[in-house]
Amino acid sequence: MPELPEVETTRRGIAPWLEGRRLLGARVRQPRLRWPVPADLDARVRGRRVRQVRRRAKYLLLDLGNDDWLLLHLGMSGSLRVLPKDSPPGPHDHLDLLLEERRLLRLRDPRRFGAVLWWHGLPQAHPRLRRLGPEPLSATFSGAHLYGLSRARRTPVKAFIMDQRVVVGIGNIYANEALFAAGIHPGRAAGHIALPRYRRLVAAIRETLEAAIAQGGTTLRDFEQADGRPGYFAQTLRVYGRAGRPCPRCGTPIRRRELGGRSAWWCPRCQR
DNA sequence: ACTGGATCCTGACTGC
DNA sequence: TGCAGTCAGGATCCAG
Repeated sequence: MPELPEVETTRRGIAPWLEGRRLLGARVRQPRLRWPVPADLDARVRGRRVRQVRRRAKYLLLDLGNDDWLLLHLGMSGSLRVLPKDSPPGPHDHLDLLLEERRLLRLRDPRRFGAVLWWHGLPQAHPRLRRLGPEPLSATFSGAHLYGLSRARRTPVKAFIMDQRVVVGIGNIYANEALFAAGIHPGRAAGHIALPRYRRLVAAIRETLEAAIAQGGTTLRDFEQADGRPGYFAQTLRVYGRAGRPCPRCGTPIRRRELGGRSAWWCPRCQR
């Protein structure tokens, strides 16, 4: 999926078209996503003004006022684009939100792991958001936080930092890249990493995510920014998807192995 | 509580 | 050209 940098890039791209504007309606072509899209979405959103487009973890939150929220998740293959009102939909264009100024916000999601959820109340009280860990770019995320949560955990550190209850926003690309930047082997038991190394890891996570946001995220195949451009961080990837190719730091061939059901890539010399 | 595995879905790619 | 197998940016649920 879109990980934090791709979701944040999307938020920044769509916000100017939504904030302070009204929604004129919704067209749902395929309601069967991760969870069913509300059947009455069109009636619910029509005429509602979007106060703000926020992001929590990998969720986009449209603040419609009166404690009503529309939550969007892009799953593995989702993207959102702002298009002219009469653009013909493709086979995986499941939802349009009709905007002012003859525009629409279109959700495309070939694998349909994404979600469109309605919520009334505080967003942090939503069942899907309630148990989320800290934002990695916030001050509450620290080496001490990772260290404290990881004691006695035997799970590989890569799976540990991809657990959204530990810290949000990190998926398979940025977990691999941040661990390379920190010099930590992805298979190392989370509970066997000392505090100074977790401090390094936190710095590496922040630097990696911020650099990726600056490049508009990573496009492997599906991801598009709101204006249709790809993200350009793919050319900056140092280990992800690079099995057998030389480590950019020492030249040793990058290795790949399945870890916790996901592919891990690392340099056997630089990462311990 | 923690861990690993299966699961949802479609498309791209590889090898025969 | 076709077909089978593998893999893919996520997150939940279940069994042990």
